[in-house]
Amino acid sequence: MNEKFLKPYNPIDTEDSIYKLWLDSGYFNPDKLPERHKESYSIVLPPPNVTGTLHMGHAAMLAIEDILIRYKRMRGYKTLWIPGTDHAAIATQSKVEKIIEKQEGKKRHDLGREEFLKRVNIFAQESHDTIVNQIKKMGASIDWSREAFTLDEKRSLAVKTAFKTMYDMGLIYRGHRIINWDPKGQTTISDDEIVYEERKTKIYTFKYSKDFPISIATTRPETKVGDTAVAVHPEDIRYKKFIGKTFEIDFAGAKLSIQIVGDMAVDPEYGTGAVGVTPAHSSVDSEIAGRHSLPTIQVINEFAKMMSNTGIVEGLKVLEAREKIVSWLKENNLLEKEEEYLQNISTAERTGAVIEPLPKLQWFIAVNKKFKKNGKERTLKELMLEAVQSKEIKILPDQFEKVYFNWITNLRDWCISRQIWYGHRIPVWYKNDEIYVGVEDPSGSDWKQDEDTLDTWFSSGLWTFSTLGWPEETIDLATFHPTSVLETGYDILFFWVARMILMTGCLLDTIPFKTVYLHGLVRTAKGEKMSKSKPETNIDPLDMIAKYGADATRLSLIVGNGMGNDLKLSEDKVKGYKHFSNKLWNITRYILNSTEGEILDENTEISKELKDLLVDITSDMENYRLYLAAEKLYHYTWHEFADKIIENSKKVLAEGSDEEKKKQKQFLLKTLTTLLRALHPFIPYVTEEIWKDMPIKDKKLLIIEEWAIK
RNA sequence: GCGCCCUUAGCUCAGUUGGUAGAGCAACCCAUUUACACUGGGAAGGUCAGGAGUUCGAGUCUCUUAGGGCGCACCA
Repeated sequence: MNEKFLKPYNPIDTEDSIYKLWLDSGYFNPDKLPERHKESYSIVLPPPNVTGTLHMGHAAMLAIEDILIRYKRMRGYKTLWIPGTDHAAIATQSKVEKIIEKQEGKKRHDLGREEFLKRVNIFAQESHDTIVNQIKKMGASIDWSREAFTLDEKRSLAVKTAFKTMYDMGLIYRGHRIINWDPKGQTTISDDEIVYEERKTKIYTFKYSKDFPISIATTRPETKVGDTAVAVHPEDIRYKKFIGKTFEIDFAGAKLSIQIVGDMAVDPEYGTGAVGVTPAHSSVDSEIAGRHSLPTIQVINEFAKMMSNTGIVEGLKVLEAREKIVSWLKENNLLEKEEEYLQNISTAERTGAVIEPLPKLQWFIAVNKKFKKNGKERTLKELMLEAVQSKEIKILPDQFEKVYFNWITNLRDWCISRQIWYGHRIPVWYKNDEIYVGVEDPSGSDWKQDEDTLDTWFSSGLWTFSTLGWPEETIDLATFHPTSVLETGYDILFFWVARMILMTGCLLDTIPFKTVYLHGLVRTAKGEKMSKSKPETNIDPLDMIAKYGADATRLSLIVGNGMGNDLKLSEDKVKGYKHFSNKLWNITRYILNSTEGEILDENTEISKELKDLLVDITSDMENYRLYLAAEKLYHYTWHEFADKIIENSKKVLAEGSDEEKKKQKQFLLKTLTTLLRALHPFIPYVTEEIWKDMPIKDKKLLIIEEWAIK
């Protein structure tokens, strides 16, 4: 017996050398798998953001995907798992901005676009290297030869091609809209990048002037200097007589021309039954304005300050302006009521700034516009609905299908332009009144490229096929697309999963993946969100791997975690699963010690109980019940195989006839090797290490051996 | 406001098509120079949140009440 079994199992000594063994074998690459691997099975890794390091959530994702891939590889599939990273435009840029500001006291404009991007690229590269190392440490059997980055050359070509194609289809357009402006990040953001915070504010009921006939209410008095109408319900008997009239008003030094309009969007039961319409600073009001051809007057600028047309509040920040308008209303006896009000305020996910709705010229993807492809006419929204309704794409756990439909129904045009520097520059050039949209730069001089970059989710939306070589018609694309499974966190169902379905349907006329498997969040033992700002609650994957091994870390993230559920993780749980690796190690020590000289006869039968178990867990694997399969194998290995079968074997091996002894030895070897095959996807390192010493003829690496049953 | 999920042993959670409740951890008793103290054996622990219904039979299906979590929308 190999002397290594005399000591307890030490993952640190083992894992790096085993990973190297796998890398050298080439088996992570489907092209290098042996002949028997035919049918393709593919997963693209949700690319981690190059904003720093991986957390436990990433570790869970890697564990789940690696289990799926290893399982399918052993079952004879031609498995491809593609690694990559995401440039994460706003997230990365704001992170680097913070660092530069802290270290040098400079802003990005002090450095200039070129120099700033150089700095971001350096940061992104370092971050990338860290992430790649972490992915390897987890034991991920992922094909490094196909690694991709959302901002590399091939992906840039895909992005430009996608933009150009969708522009030509009429699905990408440039327009003036009320967008979500982040005054801190100095950029637009999409509806999904908003987080709502409940805050106590006040709601003020007032009249514009003494002569004005209708009272209105608002939580934002400062925007009222930009009002151009008051909307009432068309059938409201109180106000009906005023509809169509226009009032000229001096409001806090601003000259307002307020038209009374009748609009069905107004609820006569709510508040005063009348709405002051501010077309420039509210998307709802903008829609009302559109229906009545009302003028739009912008009164707040990109820095959340009042503009020059705002009378007494000119130049003030919005909150200061609010106070000043309120005192003006009081002084002029126009304020009728002031009440406490609980409101959901929109803030930017990345910077935390309060969103300022502003009218701006931006690029959008039209989700409600019909387009024709292959004789079918439909909208992108319909395309997204149909892909899931038709069961072409299955979302697991299935309650998320409802959540998905709910989101699609409320979907508005997607704003894809961002006023930041880090990302894919919009492939549009302007010259006088001419516009050029193209994959190649325009020829001729004086063309000026659009300053903006694309929303990071635009490039992520192409991920399943841009990683496979699109727009070129590659063999990979033909072989591995649509991908088999998309495994990701439920928190990015809308951001990413939905956008991939949109992009793939629109550009390739197919689906990006057949199954979506959504995992939950990894939380602290108390159920809080893990946060780097609270190191005492934050468990780091690399720490866990260093202390207990990657196998233990993987198991702790799988067992007890039902599909789509959040997982409460404590260090003790990881520690507990280290004991399991060691148990397996000791089982092996005992068996090798007592079967010295034997070579496994592959025809030896395993027990009926184990056969039944294997059938059962194979069904679990096929149905993504990894947590059950892992737990059942754990239980069988420890409490059946070790506690009962091995204990009982001791008597036979001591007192039985030669024939009984031989039979018992073969049985032990067969059971152990079978369990190693079944356990390998879950705990690849320790099983591969033990496999080296199994007395088997024509032995291959365990990673490409057959799964425990056929 | 609309929608989704959760409530099962002290704790964390399983329980796949309905067939009289399971695991891990903790606690308790016992054993042990044992392949393994990263051990083994044993015992204890639950009117499955409350109520009603469907059924021969409900943790599981339906309705309902309460508590908790989450998503989306509104936000005059």
